[in-house]
Amino acid sequence: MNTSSKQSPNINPHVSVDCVIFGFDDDKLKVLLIEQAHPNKETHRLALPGDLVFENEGLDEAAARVLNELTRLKGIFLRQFHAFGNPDRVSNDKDKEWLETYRTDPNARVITIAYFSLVKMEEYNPGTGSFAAASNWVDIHNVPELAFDHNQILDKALEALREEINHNRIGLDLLPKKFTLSQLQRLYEVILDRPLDKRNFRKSIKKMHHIKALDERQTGVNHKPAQLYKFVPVKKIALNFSLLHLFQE
Amino acid sequence: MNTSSKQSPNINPHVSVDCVIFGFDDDKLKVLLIEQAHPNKETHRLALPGDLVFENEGLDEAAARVLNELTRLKGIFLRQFHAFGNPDRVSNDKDKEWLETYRTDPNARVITIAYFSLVKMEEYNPGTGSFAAASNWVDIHNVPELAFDHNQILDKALEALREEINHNRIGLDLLPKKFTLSQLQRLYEVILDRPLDKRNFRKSIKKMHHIKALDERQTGVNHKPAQLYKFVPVKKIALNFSLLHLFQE
DNA sequence: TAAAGAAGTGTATTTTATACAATAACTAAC
DNA sequence: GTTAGTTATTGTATAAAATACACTTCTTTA
Repeated sequence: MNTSSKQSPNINPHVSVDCVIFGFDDDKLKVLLIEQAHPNKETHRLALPGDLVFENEGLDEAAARVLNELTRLKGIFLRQFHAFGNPDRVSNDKDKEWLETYRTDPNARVITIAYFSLVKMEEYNPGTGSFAAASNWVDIHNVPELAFDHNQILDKALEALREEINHNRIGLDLLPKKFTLSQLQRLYEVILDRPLDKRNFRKSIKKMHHIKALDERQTGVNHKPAQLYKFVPVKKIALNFSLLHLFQE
Repeated sequence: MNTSSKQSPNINPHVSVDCVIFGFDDDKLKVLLIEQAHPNKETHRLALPGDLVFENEGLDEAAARVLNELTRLKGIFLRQFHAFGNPDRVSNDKDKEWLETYRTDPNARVITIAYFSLVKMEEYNPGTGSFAAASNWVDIHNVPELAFDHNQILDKALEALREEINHNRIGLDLLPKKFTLSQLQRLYEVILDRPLDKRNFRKSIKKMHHIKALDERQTGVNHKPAQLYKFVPVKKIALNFSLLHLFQE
């Protein structure tokens, strides 16, 4: 195995990043998948956005760059959750075909560092932008067989996401700046994949210092307008470093 | 430690594993550090046991192998907790000197996958065995400046360890097969670094199905002999895969 | 047999989680 | 303008979990 054969010298052929971007659309939890460039139609599959890292960039940095290159998404806080390095994680025939077509060093053993995030779907609609790769939001309950070991990575990401929300380390950027408690509740329900009691939910929200009622109400709805709420940051933290933690206990 | 002096061709120069082995000795929480092979005395430092992975081995596998090679420790369940890939994680002058002396590819950018475990110190006393590298148990409160970014890795490992114990995913192999509740409590106190109430602790132990009282008591102590307890596995899980999970909820 | 030393035990209080249903406010249709 | 439809909003009772707290028991050794 000649390690770094032909690739442009600043790419590390052994380390990649993969991004599991969950999208919330008021109703469903989806995941952002890209269509693999395809040697031929039959082997064409969906995959998580991911790619090799550059030699001179950090992992977090690489994840942000790759995500942006593949989907044009920007400014998303990505959280590393696991490294996948099984030597045969890429040994499926279809995977090999793809590697031989698109990688200068198709036999390099690649380990991948996986990241996840949760974003508001409407704001990042892959259908509207000029995306580098065709990308789609796919319902979490309806994910097909993905390339490489990406199904496994997705499963682990879901676990990590639920752990996050159970620690109330989530909430930013997923709702409009002014949101109703029903919207917030739906967010929790969709992620946890189970119904929550409305009264109990509201009780626990009141304990969170970072969610405050505004003096405004909803408009334009054909029912009783709900009160609007907003998030208030509790600590000043470098925003580019840890957005999710902003609203931590 | 001249283990990694001249690299063999099947080594991946870009990916390493590091192991944070916590040791419990009934009284203190320590971490296992090895003495770096030293180009000269002055730059000699302590480091976590770690090394580059082979091309054909999995990450978990590599961690177990490297740990064994450096410390002769075997059969320890290692849990991956984070990947560290900052491009300058290895840019300190002393680190560079070491790399130039002991690595065939000293300028390779290396990312490391970090693992941790918690073991019973007496059983793994690095002073007694024929260890490949000089290794020492160092009190967690008294760790000096380590090589590379190992202090940072250690900090993160401690976080991960405490999270584990808060989920009761710990307990195996840290105490004698037959242990007293006081011993178990000390284990928790040492890890959490705070005192626990004896009665409340025992109450919560009684709720755990995997800890059972034996018909035996302590002998050879000059005070009231304590009742002995044992762990009972709740699920049958492949032992070599996930020991820590054996006693999970 | 007294002293030392750790083992062992229970209750009251607070906090947190859960279960559960009626009324209020608004719009649209008639 | 009355009614039907739709979602918002609110409290209480119960159960479960976490916390605070102090004395007695058993064994060894002097």
